[in-house]
Amino acid sequence: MAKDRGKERITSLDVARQAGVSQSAVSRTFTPESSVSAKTAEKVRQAATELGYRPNILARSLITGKSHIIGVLVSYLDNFFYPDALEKLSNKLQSEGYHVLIFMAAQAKTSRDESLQSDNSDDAAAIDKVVGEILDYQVDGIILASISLSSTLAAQCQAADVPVILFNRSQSSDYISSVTSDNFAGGIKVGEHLVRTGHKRPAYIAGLATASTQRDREAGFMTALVAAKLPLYWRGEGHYDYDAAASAARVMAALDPLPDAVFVASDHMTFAVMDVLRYECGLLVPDDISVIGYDDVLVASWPAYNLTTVCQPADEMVAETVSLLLKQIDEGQSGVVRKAIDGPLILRGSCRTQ
Amino acid sequence: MAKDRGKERITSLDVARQAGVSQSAVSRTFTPESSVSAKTAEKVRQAATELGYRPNILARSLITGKSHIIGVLVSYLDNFFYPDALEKLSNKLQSEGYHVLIFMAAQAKTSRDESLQSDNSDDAAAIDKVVGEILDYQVDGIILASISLSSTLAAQCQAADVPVILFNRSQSSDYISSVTSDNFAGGIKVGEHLVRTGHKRPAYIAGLATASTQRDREAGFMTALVAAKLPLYWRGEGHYDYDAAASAARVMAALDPLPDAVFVASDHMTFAVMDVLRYECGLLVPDDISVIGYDDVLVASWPAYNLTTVCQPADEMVAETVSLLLKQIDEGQSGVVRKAIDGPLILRGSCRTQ
DNA sequence: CAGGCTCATGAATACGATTGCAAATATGCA
DNA sequence: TGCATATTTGCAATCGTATTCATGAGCCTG
Repeated sequence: MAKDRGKERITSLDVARQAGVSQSAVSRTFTPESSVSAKTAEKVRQAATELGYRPNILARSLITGKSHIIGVLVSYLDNFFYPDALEKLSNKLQSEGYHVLIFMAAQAKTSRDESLQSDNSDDAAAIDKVVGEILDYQVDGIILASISLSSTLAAQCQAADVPVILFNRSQSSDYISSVTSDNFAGGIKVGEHLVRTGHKRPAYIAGLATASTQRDREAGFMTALVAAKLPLYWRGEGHYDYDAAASAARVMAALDPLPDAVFVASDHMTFAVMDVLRYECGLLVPDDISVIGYDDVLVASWPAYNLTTVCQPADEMVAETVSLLLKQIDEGQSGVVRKAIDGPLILRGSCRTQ
Repeated sequence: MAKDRGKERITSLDVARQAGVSQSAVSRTFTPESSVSAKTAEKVRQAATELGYRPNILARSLITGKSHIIGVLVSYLDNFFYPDALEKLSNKLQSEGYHVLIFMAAQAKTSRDESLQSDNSDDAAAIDKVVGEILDYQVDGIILASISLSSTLAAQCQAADVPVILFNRSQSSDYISSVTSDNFAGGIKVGEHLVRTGHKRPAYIAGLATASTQRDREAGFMTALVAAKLPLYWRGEGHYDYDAAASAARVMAALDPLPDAVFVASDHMTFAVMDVLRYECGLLVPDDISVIGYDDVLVASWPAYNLTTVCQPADEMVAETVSLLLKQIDEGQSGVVRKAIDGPLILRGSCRTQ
């Protein structure tokens, strides 16, 4: 009755003995599509619950070569888009029978702050190290959220035959599949909207220079402006960071004349920009200046910001990412796919409409 | 040269052959505190990098009985406290050589909405199911964030000899360790502050009724009010949900006279309350009504809300959780520990100070 | 009822590592 | 140099499960 030590693991062999069958029978009972008679399956199941037996997934993985684990590497979670995406990713994968082993790229906050301005070469080294750790766990696939991969690591994943998908970032240099929103198209939408609504002095606050999302959004935006022969009035950099964006906003607010509109490359930065404009400079949005963001995170819809922004359809992006990943897992690396999902411009109150 | 199929896994045996040593030598090279001569270790390491070998952690876990995986179960991530805590947890565990297998309790958003009002018995069943899945992965420990555990499952974890720690929730009925902020003390601080600053008609908007954090915060708050012989003017329920809190705020705003202060059981709900008060009712905070929240999430410090709130020290809570968990892993279940970490009341602009 | 067939069963092996044990080699000291 | 001791090294067993293979039982059909 007294359990001396909780050390006693219950194995399939224990269940087999209890049920009076072979260990194979136990295994088959817990393996779908295996041939077991209903009778023995019942005996086994009963013995299993009596003993509190649960199959050891690690041992199973060793044999089958499939761990049903997906490694997810995220650089940071303070941009609200990522917790949301992570939650959806996890749920989706969970419902497909996979599970998420999560890794953070930025070990310490400081390292990220430092890397804002740097060429993040040591950042890249850190990421390579972490991806190595992920591979050690024999994951069936890897999802990198807003992170790029060195060519050598990409090759290594290829060699290990584990598919990699970039989420919300793309990489043209190497042959890695990616799922993003259509950032170029989104940028165009913003530019065209500002033109259409008669803005004359558009400004832009950029995200992290190394990020494909930043480049594409800006490129789209500029394309629309150029098409309308409207010059960019001012450009600042916010590195996808709240504080950096606030600094940029302060510089911008000192301009005379003030820009009459600013497109900020992410909602998260946009909150900083609006906070500075309103509470430090006493400006009104959109009366004094129109503001448009990108992502459509939940907070953007809150009345405090009521932000006009481009929607990144997280649900579709996640669905696409998961289906693409599972396809590559099942059928092997089937060429690189770059999916860009279109999202609408959500009109709210932060941008005047005429 | 041409790799027919990427199927070829590289094992320690391959490395052994390449290096001209035994397979054991390879293993020892990658096992700290093993006795290998520097010379062979070097040969092995070289062969390993040549072949691109990485030890299979799953196989290792099978033998050692330690997976170095911690299962983390989170109910939802839309309250910003949790992404932050999760990031810190993951980083901390990563630095200790562990990794996080993440699980979501709420499969679909809808199920959560439904469960707001329900006795969440099917919610509990879902959680039990997920905890079962976690156990299947032979995790070394489990962290439950804002989730409670059925007694049967608690017993099952005990039996499986895997330590469980409740993060930001406690459970007196069963013998499970927990780490929370000192919610009772926090509630008292809020109550005393409102009394001290001369508020006369305090209101309270409660969180999820089943949550220990809700109960403790309210109990502390009421204790302070009772001590000052100040009756609670009004009480509403927000279930830790933005929309529900907004509804409660609408009811509250219709009161005549209006409460002169409201304590909201979480920052996340407080944002909803402030949005309703300001943008639907045209009220001023704190001129018309003081507002105090709980958690001190990042957004609370943004000028748009500038929220007076009780700080939940996430860093300390995480540090305590991890050290407690690792201790229980190393030394076996060493009795139940319930840690409540004190956090200060952060004075900002949402509550008048005289 | 015999023969052929399907289907369930158990024995044995494999997955990729760790580790106790014993043999082999290196080291220390007189 | 010789012997005792310390350190490496390889062999083999092991972790818990999946899976092949051969065998036996059961079923149907003519």
